[in-house]
Order: sequence, then C-alpha cells, then structure tokens
Amino acid sequence: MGESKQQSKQDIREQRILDATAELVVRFGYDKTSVSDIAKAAGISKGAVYLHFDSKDDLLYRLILREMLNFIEEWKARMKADTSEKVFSSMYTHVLTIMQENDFIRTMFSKQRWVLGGSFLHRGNNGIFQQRLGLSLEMLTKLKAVGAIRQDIDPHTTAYVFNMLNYGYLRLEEVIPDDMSPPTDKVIAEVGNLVQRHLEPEGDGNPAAAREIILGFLEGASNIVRQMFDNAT
Amino acid sequence: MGESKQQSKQDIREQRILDATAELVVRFGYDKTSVSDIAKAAGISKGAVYLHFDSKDDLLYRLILREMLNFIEEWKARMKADTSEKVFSSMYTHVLTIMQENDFIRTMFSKQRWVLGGSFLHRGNNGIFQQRLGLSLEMLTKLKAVGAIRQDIDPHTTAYVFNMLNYGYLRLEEVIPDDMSPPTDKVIAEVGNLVQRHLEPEGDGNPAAAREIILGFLEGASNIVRQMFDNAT
DNA sequence: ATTTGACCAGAATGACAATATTGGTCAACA
DNA sequence: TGTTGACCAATATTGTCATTCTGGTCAAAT
Repeated sequence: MGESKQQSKQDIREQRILDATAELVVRFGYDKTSVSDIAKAAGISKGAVYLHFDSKDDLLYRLILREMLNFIEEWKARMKADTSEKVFSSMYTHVLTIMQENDFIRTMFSKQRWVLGGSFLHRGNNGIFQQRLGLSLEMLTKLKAVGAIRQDIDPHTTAYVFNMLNYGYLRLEEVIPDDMSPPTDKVIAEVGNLVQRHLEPEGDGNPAAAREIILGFLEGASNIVRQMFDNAT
Repeated sequence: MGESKQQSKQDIREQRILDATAELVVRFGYDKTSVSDIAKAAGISKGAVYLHFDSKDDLLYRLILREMLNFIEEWKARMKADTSEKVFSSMYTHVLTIMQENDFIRTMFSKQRWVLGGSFLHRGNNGIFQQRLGLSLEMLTKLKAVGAIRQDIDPHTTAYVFNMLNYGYLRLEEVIPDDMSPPTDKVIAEVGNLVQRHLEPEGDGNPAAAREIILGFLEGASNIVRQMFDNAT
C-alpha cells in the first residue's frame, strides 16, 4: 500500500470507468451498452478504455469482482458493528439491506441473464455465481458442528432453502404490485426473525461461537474474491 | 349432481379439451398453441371446440379456473386427512407437494407471463392472481385474532414473506443446477419446519383452532373460485 | 508517454415484401 | 341435432438486404 500519485490517478480513472459501466449496465443491460457509451459517460475517449481493460468482457468481469468484494466487505463491516445476540437475524437482514441499497448487486443477482447478457455468460463466465451455495453450505456445516444451530438441521437442504428466500426476495417485487407490498424494512426484519427462529437451538444457543464462524466465513469469501481480483489484473 | 347421460358426455369431451389445452400450454405456451392443435390433440374438429367455448381466451380462462379449483380441493382433502399437530407445516408442505405434482399449476405460477402469453394477460385478465395475497392475509389475521399464532406477527408482512418463499421455491430451480439441489421432499419438509417455527406461539399454541380457520379459509377460497366458474359458464 | 478519434471488418438492426398461420365462421353434411 | 373442415380477414413469421452500429486497433496529435 502507498502507491505513487501517478498510479493513484490511473486508479481513480479506472474506478470512474467501472462506475459508469455499472450505471449503464443496470439501465440497459450488458449487450445494449456500448464501449463508446461507457467512454462518454466516463468523460474519456473510447481508446482510453482499452488502456485499462483488455476487452469489454474483461471490463464487466472486473466490475463484477469489484462489486462482489464491496458487497462482502460491507457485509463484514455491518456484522462487526452489530452486537445483537440474534446473529442469524443480523446476518440475514444485513445481506438483504445491502442488496436493497446497491443497484448493481441487486440487479445482477435477480435479472442475471438479462443484465449480463447472453454474450458474456455464454463464454464460460457462468461459474461465478454457483459457489454461493457451496460457501453457505460450508458455513452451516461448521455452525452445526459447534452446536451453534439446531442439530436436526441438514445444512445442504437449509442452504438451498435460504437461497429460495433470497431469490424470492429479489424477484417477488416483479409480480406483486408496489401498493400491495409492505414496507421493505418490515419485510427484511420479518425475514430476519424467520431465519433466527429456524436456526436457533433450544435454550440460548451459542451466539459468540456463531459470530466467530460467520465472520470467518465472510473473511474467507473476501479472500477468495480478492484472489480472483489479483489474478485478473 | 345427477345430470342426464347426454350432458355427461358433453362434459367428458369438454374435459378432454381442457386436458389437451393444459398439456399443450405447458409445453409451448398459450400464444404458440393454436386452436387446431388443441382440437387435434383432443381428437375432434376445430369447430367443435367453439361448441364449448366462446373463444380461445375463454378456453384458457376456464382451464385456469378448473385447475385452481382442483388445486384447492386437493389441498383441502389433504389437510382433512392430515391429523398432525403441526398444522402450519402441514398446510405448507401440502401446497408445495401439490404444486410439484401438477404441471399446469406449477408452470402457471412460476412462468406466468411466458406461459399465459402476453395476448391473454394484456386483456385485463391479470387480476386472477393478485387475490392470493389478499386471502392469505385474511387467514393470518384470523389466526392471530384467536391466538393460534405468535402475537408479534404482522399478518401483512408475513403474508408477503410467505409469497416470497413460494415464489423462490418455484423459480430457484431455474438457477441452481439439478445436481446441486437437495431432494425435493427434503426441501419441502424443511420449508414446512421453517413455517411452523415462525408462526407457532410459545407453549403449545392452539392447533385445533388453527385447523378450523385454515379449513374455513380453504372452503372460502373454494367457493370464490366455484362462483367465478359458474359466472363464466 | 499519454491520449485521441478516424478507421475497419464483422455483427446487429430495421424496413419491407412474400409467405404461412391464426382465431373464428358457417354452409354442407351425418 | 350435432359435427365437420374449407374458407376468410387479420395477424405473425420468414427471408432479404441496405444501413447502422459494434468492439477493437493504431497512426497521428498532444
């Protein structure tokens, strides 16, 4: 850390390009967003974009990694700042809240194919999403091992059900008209309670141990993405 | 009950038409299914279809009503046959199971626009689905009033969250590859537990009262659809 | 050493005509 | 009486091709 000022200026412009891309991709989708549009939105020439990224695909790939990293870091920060004993509720409400507040993340996870566009996904970049299930599975397994969640819970099935919840949360709004939906913060709180009650063992459980495992999981996830990031640079 | 044999024969053919329609619509969608195809699959001429139904739209509308009625009746039957004390779990596992077993219902609720086709929905037939939320809201309100569920539950929000679960259940399989998904019956059981734990009040709750209300709700829903059915004939 | 924008080959788009299908009708038929 | 399938206007689909737009490059300008 502590790079030269020149490097830093390059970095700032790179971030501006990524910002512009995120905004345009959310609005129009990857396929309908041209490199010229991105350059224009970032206030530079098209050629300059290629000074930072190998290709349009590379640009999107790097954007996804950046947003995933931000997402996990934000999640970790909120978890650390949250001292509530209801760790599972906290964990879940934070994810949903961050998703709600980050346009790109939300759109990417819900619209998926539409936003990223067939062209990008049909190039083998599909696997980025599939490890989400694997990671939360591992976390549940650990939580069960130390007795921080009910013992009659099957991690694999539960991981899947949580993904159901997540996906339903992201997509139900397409189906239910706005004026029939309860306020978002109420929905998030309710889901938090739901998760808490489902996982919490009889008695007091073991919130401290659970916290450790969850933070460890986030740390691990963060490292994985960071490593993908470095490999791509 | 007890109609003439002539009437009955007409009815049988009407059902065959509806059966054929259901099968074709699930496979190809409403817009891509032609009346001639339906007639051919039902083993009659195209003109005969119009002896039973005013229009193609009318045909689909009646099919939807029939399937919804079957769905509710099946649900009611299973609830009556199920004497478990975990009423909420039962209620939910039965819905999911029926959905799993009924191609048309499952497809209709998950693919919606795609299956029913823009042409049908853009004619104001959209409202059919939206009262689902309203009904389960009413049911939760009653359950709360008699103390059969936790008192800190907000019926509106909870109804929405349950719809999230439902919708996620139907659509997640599009995103998670089959070989990563746990067996369906495990998922259904897990969701049942989740719902049970979320609604169940401290202590033993009041399963008997809950059963009554749920069955009453199903009865009401059944009647509503039946009335729509009669109005459309 | 940077940054640009004119430039290129290939892909996407849209206007249009030719063609095929559609939902629905009805005279002829059984 | 109950059923059919040829028939029709309206709509949807297909094939075409000139035009535009795309991602990516690179000589020229700064």
